[in-house]
Amino acid sequence: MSVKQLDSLDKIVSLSKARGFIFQSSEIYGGLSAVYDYGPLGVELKRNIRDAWWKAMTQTHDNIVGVDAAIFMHPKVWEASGHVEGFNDPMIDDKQSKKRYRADMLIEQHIQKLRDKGKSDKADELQQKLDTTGTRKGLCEDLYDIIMEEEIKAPESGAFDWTEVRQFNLMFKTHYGATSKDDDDAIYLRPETAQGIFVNYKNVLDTARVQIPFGIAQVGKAFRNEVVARQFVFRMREFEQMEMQYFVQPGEDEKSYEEWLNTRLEWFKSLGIREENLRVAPHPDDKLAHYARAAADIQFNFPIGWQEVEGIHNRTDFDLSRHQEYSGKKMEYFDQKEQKRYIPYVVETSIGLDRCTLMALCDAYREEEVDGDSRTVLKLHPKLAPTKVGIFPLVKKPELKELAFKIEKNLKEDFTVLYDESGSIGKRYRRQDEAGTPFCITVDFDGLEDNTVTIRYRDDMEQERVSVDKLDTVIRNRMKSWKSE
RNA sequence: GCGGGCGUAGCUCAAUUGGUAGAGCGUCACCCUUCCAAGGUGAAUGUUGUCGGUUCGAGUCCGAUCGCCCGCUCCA
Repeated sequence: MSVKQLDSLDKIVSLSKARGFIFQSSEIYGGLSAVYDYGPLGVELKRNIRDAWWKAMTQTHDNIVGVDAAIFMHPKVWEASGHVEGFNDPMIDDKQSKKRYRADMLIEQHIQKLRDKGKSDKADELQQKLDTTGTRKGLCEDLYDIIMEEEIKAPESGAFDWTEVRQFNLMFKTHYGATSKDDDDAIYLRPETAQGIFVNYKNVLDTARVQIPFGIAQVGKAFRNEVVARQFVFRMREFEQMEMQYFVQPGEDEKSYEEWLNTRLEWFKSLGIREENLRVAPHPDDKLAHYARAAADIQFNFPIGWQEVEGIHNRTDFDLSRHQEYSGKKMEYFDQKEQKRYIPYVVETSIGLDRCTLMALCDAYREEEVDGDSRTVLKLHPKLAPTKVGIFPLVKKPELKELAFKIEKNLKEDFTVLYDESGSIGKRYRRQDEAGTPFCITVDFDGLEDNTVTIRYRDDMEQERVSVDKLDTVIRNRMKSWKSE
């Protein structure tokens, strides 16, 4: 049997639409860029992943609790977090090479060049100008003026043919209050869920009887006005994060960071993601986010290449210190054991739920040759499968239907099930293969005599004859012992 | 956002120099069918992405706009 591997996202996009996993948002109006909706199967798959994460983080750790913070937050939160500043890149395009640069970086490079040439007076003067951008006409205009005055050329093409400097604010802004019009009432849609945890850190500490080290977990939507949002649900403007912030004593952060990196990697394997498609990629120091001391990606081998699904960050005491500074509220923790007071360090695990869903689909997708026929199958971990059990009468005869209905009624208490009597039996199996349904039960005439049915397994298409009363046990055992291949 | 490519039924694609929009698959209904998609009959589905222009006549030519794909940048 030959198995074809996935070489582009197209097949996943097609399958997602055809089977009802994922649709483009507002499709009947021509679609909305980089926004997607989950259909009947997609919502189940996504929820199963979310539930697995929540269980792994909170239920199996007695020192991790959950919160569900609002998307709207006080605007000061984003000043404190550094997003107002750091998420605000002034960009300029070289019309010749079509390359885009950060305007302030261009000027800094130019200053460095001047220094290398020994023109430090000129360099200092420029640095002074760069430091005071925004005080003359405006941030973009001031940067543009410097580039024009100094005739800074594009690094790659050597051309001096720039567009204007434009600002790419990655945060969505909206107005708070029905009558508000001006920017005084501007409020942001959160660009990450983490801040909802930090601002509730004291509340949790005061109410949940937790002691350091402890964690706070949260699942929720975040919004980023990405310059380039593409590649299906991989990079969306509205997306869902599953984040956990782990608060530790300073000095314990590096050890905790290593532990969480490992714990999180194991979680992916527990979802049945094949090990060869997973890897850890540490961030080089010069590419760290403004809040991080150390960071690593857990990457998955997507058809579009190795890409980040989860980030583990050592955020130090950056966030809590900043919130202490901006809010004027003490963020210190009094450690009874150590008899000392400190602002905890934070290790963050941050995973994209939509990316994770896409990963599950990509990892599970197979096209197999079976006796000259092709079969498309999603070999999802049974616990992630949108439908667990398909139930069919072999043919549309009343006596077979009767037993099938009875089995459906019994199993639907514990599993998501689907009854189907249309088309040939083979066709019904294949339909469920595409949906990733791991088990199909078929009621035949033999079984009416001794109260047995056949159960057919998605992965190898093997069948077993099972007593009707043992069905739930068999399914449960199979789900537990399932391994990816 | 900028540059390039693309846009016809749910999907894959046809449609002669500009001259009546079609097929296969899928979906649905009925029939047939005792275990791996391709048996029979029938049905639904399109302002050819959208808007405008040229023309007697536009899926086809022109313009704008929207969306998708690839690259530049950033991240979950």
